[in-house]
Amino acid sequence: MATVRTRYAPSPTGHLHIGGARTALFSYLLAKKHGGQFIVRIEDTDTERNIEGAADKQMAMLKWLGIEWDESVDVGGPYGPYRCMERMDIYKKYVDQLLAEGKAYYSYSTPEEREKERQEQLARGETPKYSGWDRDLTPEQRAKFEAEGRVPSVRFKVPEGKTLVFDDAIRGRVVFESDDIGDFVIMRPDGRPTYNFAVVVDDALMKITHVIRGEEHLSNTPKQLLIYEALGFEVPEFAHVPLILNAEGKKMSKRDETIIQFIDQYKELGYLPEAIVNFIALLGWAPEGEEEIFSLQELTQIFSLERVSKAPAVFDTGKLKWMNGQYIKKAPLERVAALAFPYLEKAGCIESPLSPERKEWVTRVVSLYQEQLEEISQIVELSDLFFQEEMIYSDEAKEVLAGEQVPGVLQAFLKQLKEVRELDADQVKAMFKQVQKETGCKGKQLFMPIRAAVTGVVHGPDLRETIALLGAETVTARVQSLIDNYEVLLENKR
RNA sequence: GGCCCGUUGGUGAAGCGGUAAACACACCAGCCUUUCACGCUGGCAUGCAGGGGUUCGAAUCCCCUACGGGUCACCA
Repeated sequence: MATVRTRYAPSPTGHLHIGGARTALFSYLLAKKHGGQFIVRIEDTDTERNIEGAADKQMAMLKWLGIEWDESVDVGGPYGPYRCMERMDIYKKYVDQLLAEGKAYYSYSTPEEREKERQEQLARGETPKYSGWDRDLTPEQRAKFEAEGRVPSVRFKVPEGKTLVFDDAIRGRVVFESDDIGDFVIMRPDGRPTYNFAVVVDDALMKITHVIRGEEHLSNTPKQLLIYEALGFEVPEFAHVPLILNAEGKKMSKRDETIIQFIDQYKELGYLPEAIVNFIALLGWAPEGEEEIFSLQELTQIFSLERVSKAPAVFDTGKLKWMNGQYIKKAPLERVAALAFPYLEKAGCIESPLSPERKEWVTRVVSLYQEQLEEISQIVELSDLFFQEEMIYSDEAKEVLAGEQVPGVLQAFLKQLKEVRELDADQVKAMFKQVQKETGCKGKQLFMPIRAAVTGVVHGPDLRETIALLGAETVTARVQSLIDNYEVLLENKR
């Protein structure tokens, strides 16, 4: 087989979408698996919808995910330019060729005329399809239209009675009839090509061997097949990947509010790129064994189109979260902490340039929660007992604090606190022992009141670590304050 | 509506003519733990959309029906 060359061809009309990212990933994986090249080409022919900077942002997100390209607008390559709007002369050349060969024609219909035709067909119960009434205009007729000021587009002459067949790498043999396809526009009046034309010319010229794209393009394929043939280009292999559905089983629409679907948003929530890559690889594709945690590197080894499903994939956010948690657990603490800082900062928990000591302290706080984080942003809520100024006691905590033995325990603990200056986990342990000895309380009777008094809640990470990190001053203040306000706080609990 | 595509437990998802129909998420229970979380162990569901075929044998092949989806643009 010739070198495998694949491409991802986004239009710069928005953010990088989950579906787009997956298509890009599959394309990347296939190319890399076979030692080939992955190309990113920008389909910017819809100039009305293009958004300034969107292409750059999408590419930045791809890079963030670890999907790197061999050829594109930024790094160049032997088959550039890689932005459609910079390839105008190329399209023109091929359109002219088709025109000269009688395989395409200037079409003078107006939008109003087309709409009227469409309505009439619909009224007759027919499938709307361009009639091709202006296929064979005489030079006089054309001159007349030109004189009226009509600027023609160029349409492709779809041959009659032709069966179009191709073997999709995922869906197998797919058959269409040319009679179901009307003459379609390949070049707009202003010279910009349409997608179905540009994509063929570009893929052929860029020597793309495998076209991987979403299933919504399946029915575009026969049109493209026609163009490949008319231009004498070699037809690449096609692979139409299944759609991605939301939890309701509907296609993810860009306006769908029920699901987060742009890569940027996941990045902002504190998802790790490895987790996203791993997860979207599993959208429509399944590995052979039972393992399902894979690095990008591993994926390039084991990915194959044969194992891509035909059925639509449902985007299961719960599983994504779980997977992200898996990666957070495995990540080095420093990395998790570095990712957590911005969230804590935004929440007002920490100041901006962190002093080295403070940074170390916050890192230790993060370490207490690393194993249970599924989204880095959760750190704010989880760790708030470390940053809270005023204590708020949960109902459960109040109940614990209402216990008979509590005042004694707290007094004993406070006494211990006054004797130390620096706290570490071992020391806290020793203090607990001492309190136990003095009060005779142990186990939950001992630990729960202290936890409740110090953190305000009855659940949380290791108590010794928590107290050590909180520091003697804060812990003392909290316990003292609780003792001072004990009756008020618990009046409705007794 | 025409043309295409799909349909496996609560969810995701293996399976490609002969399995007790994987596995994962979720959930439940036990263990671990001063609590929570993590982790481990076990359980769970009683699922191959329905109906016809083909076959000794069908989730796997064929047909029909139902349901879901995609597409029919001077958008990609």
